[in-house]
Amino acid sequence: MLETRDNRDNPDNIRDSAPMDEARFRMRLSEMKAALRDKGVVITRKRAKILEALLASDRHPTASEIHESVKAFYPGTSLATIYNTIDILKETGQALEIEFSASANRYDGRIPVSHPHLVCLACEKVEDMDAAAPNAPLELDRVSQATGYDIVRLRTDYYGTCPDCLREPHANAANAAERGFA
Amino acid sequence: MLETRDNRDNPDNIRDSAPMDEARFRMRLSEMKAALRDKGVVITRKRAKILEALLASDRHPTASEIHESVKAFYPGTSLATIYNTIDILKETGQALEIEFSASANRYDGRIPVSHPHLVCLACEKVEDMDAAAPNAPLELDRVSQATGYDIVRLRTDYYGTCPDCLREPHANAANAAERGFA
DNA sequence: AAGCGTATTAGAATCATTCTAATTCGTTAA
DNA sequence: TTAACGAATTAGAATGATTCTAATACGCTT
Repeated sequence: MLETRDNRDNPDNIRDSAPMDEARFRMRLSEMKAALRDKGVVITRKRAKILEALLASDRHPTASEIHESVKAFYPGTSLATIYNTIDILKETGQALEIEFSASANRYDGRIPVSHPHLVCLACEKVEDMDAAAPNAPLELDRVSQATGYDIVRLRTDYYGTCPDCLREPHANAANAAERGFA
Repeated sequence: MLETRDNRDNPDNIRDSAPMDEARFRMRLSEMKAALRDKGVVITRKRAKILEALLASDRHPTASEIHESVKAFYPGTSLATIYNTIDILKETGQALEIEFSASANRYDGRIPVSHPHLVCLACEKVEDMDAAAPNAPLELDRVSQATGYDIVRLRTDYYGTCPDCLREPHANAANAAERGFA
């Protein structure tokens, strides 16, 4: 719920893509650093720049984009350091990963239109949720109206642990982790 | 809305992971073949097996899993043929791709908890939708109750074309396509 | 200024996917 | 039946994101 110029001009707009203001930027930056220090993580100059690059961008930067930003200040920085720091941020709940590259794509020929899925983080199973779920085409229109986008598809995935894995916690977890899913 | 054994036993269950019955399998298979033929696509024996493998699995198979199934009948089959056929199925609306491997991951340090996103298929931009959107923690409980999963995260992404790209249709499209996003 | 644990590095490895260019298949028309 | 043409298929190379590895550098503490 950032206060942004876009939103001031158009209070009904539920889209939010404006830069953070300076005060909020600094507050959030200290928050992140504090959270890391609490976990015993050393805030090096490079790591600080990584946090700044992450906060400064309003485009949800990729690892490679963060890498470019940081290299402007520390030219010798390795991409491995970016991933390294991102991992710590994820572990400490200080960054959200928007996954577009988690594991292999899956295909559904039975119900070839968008519908909600249940994804088990332990065994990597993907199940359908049936049509009672809240994934109506109405939604597409509503969001198109509100955002100015031409929305054509809605993706809804619920991530968690399936009943089988809740019962047998160790069964498939290693296998899933191996594939980089969990 | 398949009638399944699971659902007969538990009518309140909104989870759906049971195999298709034989009649529905054959009906859906003809439907797919007809749709392909309508587009002038030749249904070769290998392609038919690919469709069958896709329909037979209740696990949303990966390209590699389909490849394994098909190789049991046609050992010399190349993975490229699987992707090839999947592409045609996507283009003709006969298969839904559940994307876990579309492009690079993105990161959000500003709002490090799950929230809905707007993804532009033309320029690959990812924007936040603000908190007014229907992505409440209540949802997690509701779905956990209904499915038996321990749901910890909800992903909601709206895919479409952003206002900028609607105005300038050609601007960034090539770039996004290049990166395999659109 | 020495020692120690962590951070950082370059480059190799991995994995899904796409591309390429050569070969083979299937269908149609003689 | 066969010739011929376009489409399908192939093996393997290329690409891109991510992870791994093992060596080096850094930054505290004493």
